[in-house]
Amino acid sequence: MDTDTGQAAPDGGATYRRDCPSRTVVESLANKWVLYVLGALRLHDRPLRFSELRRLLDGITQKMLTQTLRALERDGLVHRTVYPTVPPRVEYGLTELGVEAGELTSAISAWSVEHAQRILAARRDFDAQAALPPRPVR
Amino acid sequence: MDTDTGQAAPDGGATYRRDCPSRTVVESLANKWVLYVLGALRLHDRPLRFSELRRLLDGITQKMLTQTLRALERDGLVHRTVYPTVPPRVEYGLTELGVEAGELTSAISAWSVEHAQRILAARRDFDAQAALPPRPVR
DNA sequence: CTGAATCCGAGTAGATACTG
DNA sequence: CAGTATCTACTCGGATTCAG
Repeated sequence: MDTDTGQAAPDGGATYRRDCPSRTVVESLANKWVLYVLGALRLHDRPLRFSELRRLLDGITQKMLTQTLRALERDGLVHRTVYPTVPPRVEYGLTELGVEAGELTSAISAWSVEHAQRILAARRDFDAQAALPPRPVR
Repeated sequence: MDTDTGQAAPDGGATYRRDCPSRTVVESLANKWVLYVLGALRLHDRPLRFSELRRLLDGITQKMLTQTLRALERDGLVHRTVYPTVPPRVEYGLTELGVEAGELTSAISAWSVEHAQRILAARRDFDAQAALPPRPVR
C-alpha cells in the first residue's frame, strides 16, 4: 500500500510497506468489534446509547465496547455525546468519515452473510481432507 | 447480523447474534494479514509464490504468512498449487470467492490510504485533548 | 524454496468489583 | 447508566530451528 503521505513505496506501489501510515488505519478497521459497531450504527442510522450497543452486539463485554468506541472516537469515525442527566446518557453516532467507513465494513458483513454457507462448506471439506489421508497409499 | 442460515435473529435482524455462522466469516476477514494477502493477490492479478508474497508483505513472518494462507485456503478463498519441482514451487491464487472478497478488502485498503492523513490528524487532536486537561478549572 | 515445530513474551479478552 | 480498575487466562505473533 503506497500512499501520498510521504511514505510511498519505492517500487511503484506494489508492496505493503511496514511503515506506511495507512497501515495503522487498515489495522484499526481490521477488527471484528469495530466492524460490528460500525455496522450497528450504520444499520440503525441514528446515534445509539452505550447500553443499546451492548445489547445489540451479542457477546461483547462492556470493556471491549468501551475500548472499541474510544478507538473509533479517536480516529474520528464516531462522535460521543454526553447528556449530563441523571442517570447519565451517552450516545454514539457516526461522523461523516464513520459513515463512509461503515459502508465498507457493512459490505464485508453483507458478503459474509451471503456466502457463509459456501465458506462453511469449504471449511468442512478442507478439514475432512486434512483429517483423512495421513498418506493415501498409492 | 441475521442470516438465511437458520440462525436468523429473532428481532428481525437488528442484532449481531453471537451464534450466527456468518460471524465466523466476518471474523476471519477482520484480520490485517488477511486483508494484505488478499490485496496483494488481487493487485497483481495472478498467482503469487510464497516468497513473492513474503517480500511483498513487508513485516510478515513466514509463520503468519503460512497461517494466513492456510486459513484462506480452508475458507475457499485461495487455492494452492504445488509444482513438484526441486526446489519446490508453490503458488497461491484467488478463487472466484477470493476475488470477490478481495474487492471488498481492497476497498478498505484504498479508503484507508485515501483518508489516512485525516485520521492521523484526528488521532493527534484526540490525544492532545486527552493529555491536556486533567480538569480545566472553571 | 516452502514450509512445520517450538518456545516465549506481549498484548488481548473475559470476569468481576467498584464509582460518579 | 456508563463507565473505570484489576486480575487472570489465553491467544497471537515473533524469533528460531529444523526438514522435505
